[in-house]
Amino acid sequence: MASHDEQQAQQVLHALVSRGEITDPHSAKGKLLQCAAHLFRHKGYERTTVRDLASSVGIQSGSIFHHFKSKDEILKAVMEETILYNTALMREALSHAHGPRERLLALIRCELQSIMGGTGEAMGVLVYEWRSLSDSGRADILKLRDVYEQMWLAELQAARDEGLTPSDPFVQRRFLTGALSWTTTWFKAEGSMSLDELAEAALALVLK
Amino acid sequence: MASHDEQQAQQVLHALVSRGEITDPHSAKGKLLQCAAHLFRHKGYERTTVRDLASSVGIQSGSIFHHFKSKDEILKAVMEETILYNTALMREALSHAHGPRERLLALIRCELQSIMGGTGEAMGVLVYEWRSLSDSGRADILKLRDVYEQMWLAELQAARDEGLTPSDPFVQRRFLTGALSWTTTWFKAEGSMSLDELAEAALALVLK
DNA sequence: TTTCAAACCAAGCGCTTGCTTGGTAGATTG
DNA sequence: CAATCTACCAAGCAAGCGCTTGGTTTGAAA
Repeated sequence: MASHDEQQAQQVLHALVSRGEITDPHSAKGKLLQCAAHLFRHKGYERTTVRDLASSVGIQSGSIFHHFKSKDEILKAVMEETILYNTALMREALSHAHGPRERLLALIRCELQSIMGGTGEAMGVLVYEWRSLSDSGRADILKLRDVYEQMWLAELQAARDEGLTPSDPFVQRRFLTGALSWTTTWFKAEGSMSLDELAEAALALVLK
Repeated sequence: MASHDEQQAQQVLHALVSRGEITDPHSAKGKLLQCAAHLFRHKGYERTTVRDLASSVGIQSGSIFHHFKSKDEILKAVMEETILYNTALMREALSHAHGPRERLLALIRCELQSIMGGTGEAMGVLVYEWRSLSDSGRADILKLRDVYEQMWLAELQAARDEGLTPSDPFVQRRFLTGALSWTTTWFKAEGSMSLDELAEAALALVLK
């Protein structure tokens, strides 16, 4: 039943895990991170206690600190692994897309799938729990985000060079960031609109 | 130095205050609400303690509970007054705008001014602190939000009826909600782009 | 069979949290 | 001038918080 997209996502994930860049989601630590993403997204970082997190993975609250030094480190790990994973997914998607329109659409679909799919909760954490991250954590995540954003800007600039869009790529990207991340609050894949249709509608925002 | 927009905002504010619908910002309670909006926006509701709030208005922490029954009631009040104020501002703006394009632009400028201007912090609270509100509070605010959103949908539908935009008004509004609210994280009025230019760029997202 | 590290538990410490209490200074009113 | 009311203070309580500690289980390697 796995779609082509899901297969590639699995491959990208496996490659990152074996390279040691992100935690294996099947490990104890990996499950902890998944639960953390879920709780942080739905209750917020501050409202989620280490006791909540511990009981949702079925261990004692103190045992968490065998895997992480602090609660803040958990938040940082969720964000870091999410951005690394999604950057890799985008790179993979771009390698099969040609022409500015297709490449932009590929990025949009990629980001929407991240937001809506398996890592959607973690993506939400990345966007909405920014303030809760410590200063040092913020600096590290920012570097990773710059890489991610640069990929977007390059494609938007390419689209502009071909006259597909009139506006400033920076402004376009920022409008898109807001519009796409907000979809998590209202879009349901089971509804009348498919994710591909949503991606096309989003593409129409920036192309004339 | 007050612009025409600011004058009308003052008039709308005064009308609401004298009708008792929102708290006078010059009163002790009003200042408390303003400080709360500021702190909630920048530190988040959970991270803001009643002691933080009290010291930022120069009173003891316990004294807050003379004005509000609970911390949650403060959050609710910030949201309620903000949405009431901005609904009134939009109604006022629409009363001077004619034709679908101008009316849509008026709404966009209105929302951007709310986000960027004096009540910007409170608007941010309304968007990003939703989860922290109690269930009963959420239900009350939702009713007020429906009124606000209905105004948007009516104008987007009117634009569609005239063939100005191809897509579903619901989807358009949701894209706009995300794109506009996100501007608070990156747009600076002192930068190279004016707020009016930003509004035009946002309008271009939904009009073809 | 022994060794040893990783994973976890049970208990609780020190601190902060939202909120309560009982009381007071100062303006307003009959 | 007494009575009332609004706005506040000083002190602290009970609960919940992140995190620590010392010890136990477990499973694979030697």
